[in-house]
Amino acid sequence: MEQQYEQLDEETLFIVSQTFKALSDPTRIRILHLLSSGEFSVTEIANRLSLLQSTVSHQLRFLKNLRLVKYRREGTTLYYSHDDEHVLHILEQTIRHARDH
Amino acid sequence: MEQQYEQLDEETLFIVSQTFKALSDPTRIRILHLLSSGEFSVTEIANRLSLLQSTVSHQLRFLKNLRLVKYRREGTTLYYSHDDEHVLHILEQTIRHARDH
DNA sequence: AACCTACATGAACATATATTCATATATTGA
DNA sequence: TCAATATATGAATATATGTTCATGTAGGTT
Repeated sequence: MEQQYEQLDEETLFIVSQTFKALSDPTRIRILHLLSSGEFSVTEIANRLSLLQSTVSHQLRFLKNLRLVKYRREGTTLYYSHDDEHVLHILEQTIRHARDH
Repeated sequence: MEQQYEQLDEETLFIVSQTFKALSDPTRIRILHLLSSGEFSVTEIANRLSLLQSTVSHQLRFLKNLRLVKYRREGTTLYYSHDDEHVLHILEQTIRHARDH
Protein backbone atom coordinates (compact mmCIF):
# COMPACT_ATOMS: atom_id res chain seq x y z
CA MET A 1 0.00 0.00 0.00
CA GLU A 2 3.08 2.21 0.55
CA GLN A 3 3.92 4.02 -2.64
CA GLN A 4 6.75 5.97 -4.17
CA TYR A 5 7.00 9.66 -3.37
CA GLU A 6 6.72 11.84 -6.41
CA GLN A 7 6.96 15.62 -6.39
CA LEU A 8 3.63 17.34 -6.90
CA ASP A 9 3.47 19.81 -9.76
CA GLU A 10 1.64 23.11 -9.38
CA GLU A 11 -1.32 22.13 -11.53
CA THR A 12 -1.99 18.84 -9.78
CA LEU A 13 -1.66 20.56 -6.44
CA PHE A 14 -4.19 23.17 -7.50
CA ILE A 15 -6.73 20.66 -8.78
CA VAL A 16 -6.44 18.49 -5.67
CA SER A 17 -6.75 21.40 -3.25
CA GLN A 18 -9.72 22.82 -5.14
CA THR A 19 -11.45 19.46 -5.12
CA PHE A 20 -11.09 19.06 -1.40
CA LYS A 21 -12.01 22.69 -0.80
CA ALA A 22 -15.32 21.94 -2.45
CA LEU A 23 -15.85 19.19 0.10
CA SER A 24 -14.66 21.19 3.10
CA ASP A 25 -17.76 23.33 3.60
CA PRO A 26 -20.79 21.96 5.48
CA THR A 27 -23.27 23.61 3.12
CA ARG A 28 -21.64 22.16 0.03
CA ILE A 29 -21.38 18.76 1.67
CA ARG A 30 -25.10 18.81 2.44
CA ILE A 31 -25.92 19.85 -1.12
CA LEU A 32 -23.72 17.18 -2.68
CA HIS A 33 -24.99 14.57 -0.28
CA LEU A 34 -28.57 15.44 -1.18
CA LEU A 35 -27.72 15.30 -4.87
CA SER A 36 -26.26 11.84 -4.36
CA SER A 37 -29.87 10.67 -4.07
CA GLY A 38 -31.22 12.30 -7.21
CA GLU A 39 -31.82 15.58 -8.97
CA PHE A 40 -33.41 18.63 -7.35
CA SER A 41 -34.27 22.18 -8.30
CA VAL A 42 -32.58 25.11 -6.59
CA THR A 43 -35.72 25.86 -4.61
CA GLU A 44 -36.10 22.23 -3.56
CA ILE A 45 -32.53 22.14 -2.32
CA ALA A 46 -33.04 25.36 -0.38
CA ASN A 47 -36.25 24.05 1.21
CA ARG A 48 -34.93 20.63 2.09
CA LEU A 49 -31.77 22.00 3.65
CA SER A 50 -33.33 25.14 5.16
CA LEU A 51 -31.04 27.47 3.26
CA LEU A 52 -31.64 30.74 1.45
CA GLN A 53 -32.11 30.45 -2.29
CA SER A 54 -29.20 32.83 -2.75
CA THR A 55 -26.90 30.72 -0.63
CA VAL A 56 -27.75 27.60 -2.61
CA SER A 57 -27.30 29.40 -5.89
CA HIS A 58 -23.89 30.70 -4.91
CA GLN A 59 -22.70 27.28 -3.80
CA LEU A 60 -24.10 25.58 -6.89
CA ARG A 61 -22.11 27.98 -9.01
CA PHE A 62 -19.01 27.01 -7.06
CA LEU A 63 -19.72 23.32 -7.58
CA LYS A 64 -20.60 23.88 -11.22
CA ASN A 65 -17.29 25.63 -11.88
CA LEU A 66 -15.51 22.55 -10.62
CA ARG A 67 -17.81 20.36 -12.72
CA LEU A 68 -19.03 18.55 -9.65
CA VAL A 69 -22.66 19.23 -10.55
CA LYS A 70 -24.62 19.78 -13.74
CA TYR A 71 -28.19 20.86 -14.49
CA ARG A 72 -30.94 20.48 -17.02
CA ARG A 73 -33.63 23.10 -17.64
CA GLU A 74 -37.36 22.51 -17.59
CA GLY A 75 -39.16 25.81 -18.10
CA THR A 76 -37.87 28.22 -15.51
CA THR A 77 -36.74 25.41 -13.28
CA LEU A 78 -33.19 24.10 -13.20
CA TYR A 79 -32.73 20.56 -11.99
CA TYR A 80 -29.29 20.01 -10.56
CA SER A 81 -27.57 16.66 -10.23
CA HIS A 82 -24.08 15.44 -9.47
CA ASP A 83 -21.53 15.21 -12.26
CA ASP A 84 -18.47 13.55 -10.75
CA GLU A 85 -18.76 9.97 -9.63
CA HIS A 86 -15.26 9.91 -8.25
CA VAL A 87 -15.69 12.89 -5.95
CA LEU A 88 -19.12 11.73 -4.86
CA HIS A 89 -17.71 8.34 -4.05
CA ILE A 90 -15.00 9.88 -1.91
CA LEU A 91 -17.58 11.98 -0.10
CA GLU A 92 -19.91 9.08 0.67
CA GLN A 93 -16.97 6.94 1.69
CA THR A 94 -15.79 9.60 4.14
CA ILE A 95 -19.29 10.12 5.52
CA ARG A 96 -19.52 6.40 6.28
CA HIS A 97 -16.06 6.51 7.79
CA ALA A 98 -17.00 9.48 9.98
CA ARG A 99 -20.20 7.77 11.15
CA ASP A 100 -18.19 4.86 12.56
CA HIS A 101 -16.88 7.38 15.09
CA MET B 1 -23.69 2.62 -6.73
CA GLU B 2 -26.69 4.90 -6.05
CA GLN B 3 -27.48 4.90 -2.38
CA GLN B 4 -30.19 5.97 -0.03
CA TYR B 5 -30.20 9.58 1.09
CA GLU B 6 -29.83 9.92 4.80
CA GLN B 7 -29.86 13.20 6.69
CA LEU B 8 -26.45 14.23 7.94
CA ASP B 9 -26.19 14.90 11.65
CA GLU B 10 -24.16 17.83 12.96
CA GLU B 11 -21.30 15.75 14.28
CA THR B 12 -20.79 13.76 11.10
CA LEU B 13 -20.98 16.94 9.08
CA PHE B 14 -18.32 18.51 11.27
CA ILE B 15 -15.94 15.57 11.08
CA VAL B 16 -16.31 15.27 7.32
CA SER B 17 -15.81 18.98 6.69
CA GLN B 18 -12.78 19.09 8.98
CA THR B 19 -11.24 16.11 7.26
CA PHE B 20 -11.58 17.66 3.83
CA LYS B 21 -10.45 21.04 5.12
CA ALA B 22 -7.20 19.37 6.13
CA LEU B 23 -6.78 18.24 2.55
CA SER B 24 -7.81 21.54 0.98
CA ASP B 25 -4.60 23.45 1.60
CA PRO B 26 -1.61 23.07 -0.76
CA THR B 27 0.92 23.16 2.07
CA ARG B 28 -0.84 20.43 4.03
CA ILE B 29 -1.27 18.36 0.88
CA ARG B 30 2.45 18.58 0.20
CA ILE B 31 3.28 17.62 3.78
CA LEU B 32 0.91 14.66 3.80
CA HIS B 33 2.08 13.55 0.40
CA LEU B 34 5.68 13.64 1.56
CA LEU B 35 4.77 11.70 4.68
CA SER B 36 3.13 9.07 2.52
CA SER B 37 6.66 8.00 1.62
CA GLY B 38 8.05 7.75 5.13
CA GLU B 39 8.82 9.64 8.29
CA PHE B 40 10.59 12.99 8.42
CA SER B 41 11.62 15.54 11.02
CA VAL B 42 10.13 19.02 11.01
CA THR B 43 13.35 20.49 9.66
CA GLU B 44 13.55 17.86 6.93
CA ILE B 45 10.01 18.60 5.87
CA ALA B 46 10.74 22.32 5.81
CA ASN B 47 13.87 21.85 3.73
CA ARG B 48 12.38 19.41 1.26
CA LEU B 49 9.34 21.55 0.66
CA SER B 50 11.08 24.93 0.92
CA LEU B 51 8.91 26.09 3.78
CA LEU B 52 9.68 27.95 6.98
CA GLN B 53 10.06 25.79 10.06
CA SER B 54 7.29 27.75 11.70
CA THR B 55 4.90 27.15 8.83
CA VAL B 56 5.54 23.42 8.95
CA SER B 57 5.16 23.34 12.69
CA HIS B 58 1.83 25.15 12.57
CA GLN B 59 0.47 22.85 9.90
CA LEU B 60 1.71 19.74 11.66
CA ARG B 61 -0.18 20.83 14.74
CA PHE B 62 -3.30 21.17 12.62
CA LEU B 63 -2.82 17.69 11.19
CA LYS B 64 -1.96 16.29 14.59
CA ASN B 65 -5.17 17.64 16.11
CA LEU B 66 -7.11 15.74 13.48
CA ARG B 67 -4.97 12.66 14.16
CA LEU B 68 -3.81 12.57 10.57
CA VAL B 69 -0.15 12.49 11.64
CA LYS B 70 1.79 11.25 14.63
CA TYR B 71 5.39 11.60 15.78
CA ARG B 72 8.09 9.85 17.73
CA ARG B 73 10.87 11.63 19.55
CA GLU B 74 14.58 10.94 19.16
CA GLY B 75 16.56 13.37 21.23
CA THR B 76 15.41 16.86 20.27
CA THR B 77 14.19 15.67 16.92
CA LEU B 78 10.57 14.77 16.24
CA TYR B 79 9.95 12.36 13.41
CA TYR B 80 6.51 12.79 11.94
CA SER B 81 4.62 10.17 10.00
CA HIS B 82 1.09 9.71 8.79
CA ASP B 83 -1.52 8.24 11.11
CA ASP B 84 -4.65 7.77 9.01
CA GLU B 85 -4.55 5.23 6.21
CA HIS B 86 -8.04 6.07 5.05
CA VAL B 87 -7.40 9.78 4.58
CA LEU B 88 -4.02 9.12 3.00
CA HIS B 89 -5.60 6.70 0.60
CA ILE B 90 -8.19 9.27 -0.42
CA LEU B 91 -5.46 11.84 -0.97
CA GLU B 92 -3.29 9.61 -3.12
CA GLN B 93 -6.34 8.44 -5.04
CA THR B 94 -7.33 12.04 -5.79
CA ILE B 95 -3.77 12.99 -6.77
CA ARG B 96 -3.75 10.17 -9.32
CA HIS B 97 -7.17 11.21 -10.53
CA ALA B 98 -6.01 14.82 -10.92
CA ARG B 99 -2.91 13.76 -12.85
CA ASP B 100 -5.04 12.08 -15.51
CA HIS B 101 -6.17 15.62 -16.37
C1' DA C 1 -46.81 43.93 -22.62
C1' DA C 2 -47.40 42.87 -17.80
C1' DC C 3 -46.77 39.84 -14.33
C1' DC C 4 -45.34 35.67 -12.12
C1' DT C 5 -41.91 32.33 -10.70
C1' DA C 6 -37.24 30.51 -10.57
C1' DC C 7 -32.75 31.46 -10.43
C1' DA C 8 -28.37 34.28 -10.72
C1' DT C 9 -25.50 37.99 -9.44
C1' DG C 10 -22.85 41.71 -7.01
C1' DA C 11 -21.69 44.25 -3.00
C1' DA C 12 -21.02 44.28 1.76
C1' DC C 13 -19.93 42.23 5.80
C1' DA C 14 -18.19 39.12 9.21
C1' DT C 15 -15.34 35.37 9.96
C1' DA C 16 -11.77 32.00 9.03
C1' DT C 17 -7.28 30.89 7.53
C1' DA C 18 -2.26 30.73 6.18
C1' DT C 19 2.01 32.81 6.72
C1' DT C 20 5.49 35.45 8.92
C1' DC C 21 8.20 37.31 12.69
C1' DA C 22 9.69 37.12 17.19
C1' DT C 23 10.20 34.47 20.99
C1' DA C 24 9.51 30.56 24.08
C1' DT C 25 10.37 25.75 25.37
C1' DA C 26 12.81 21.48 25.56
C1' DT C 27 16.58 18.26 24.99
C1' DT C 28 21.37 17.29 24.59
C1' DG C 29 26.20 17.89 25.39
C1' DA C 30 30.23 20.45 27.11
C1' DT D 1 24.87 25.87 34.20
C1' DC D 2 25.60 27.49 29.58
C1' DA D 3 25.32 26.98 24.76
C1' DA D 4 23.42 24.85 20.72
C1' DT D 5 19.90 22.67 18.21
C1' DA D 6 15.09 21.36 17.24
C1' DT D 7 10.57 22.47 17.64
C1' DA D 8 6.41 25.01 19.35
C1' DT D 9 3.78 29.03 20.15
C1' DG D 10 1.47 33.65 19.96
C1' DA D 11 0.55 37.94 17.82
C1' DA D 12 -0.03 40.38 13.69
C1' DT D 13 -1.27 40.72 9.10
C1' DA D 14 -3.07 39.83 4.68
C1' DT D 15 -6.14 37.21 2.21
C1' DA D 16 -9.89 34.01 1.36
C1' DT D 17 -14.43 32.54 2.17
C1' DG D 18 -19.56 32.06 3.31
C1' DT D 19 -23.75 34.36 3.98
C1' DT D 20 -27.02 37.93 3.47
C1' DC D 21 -29.51 41.58 1.21
C1' DA D 22 -30.96 43.81 -2.72
C1' DT D 23 -31.60 43.49 -7.31
C1' DG D 24 -31.15 41.63 -12.00
C1' DT D 25 -32.46 38.33 -15.65
C1' DA D 26 -34.95 34.81 -18.03
C1' DG D 27 -38.81 31.85 -19.17
C1' DG D 28 -43.73 31.08 -18.97
C1' DT D 29 -48.59 32.56 -18.83
C1' DT D 30 -52.41 35.62 -19.42
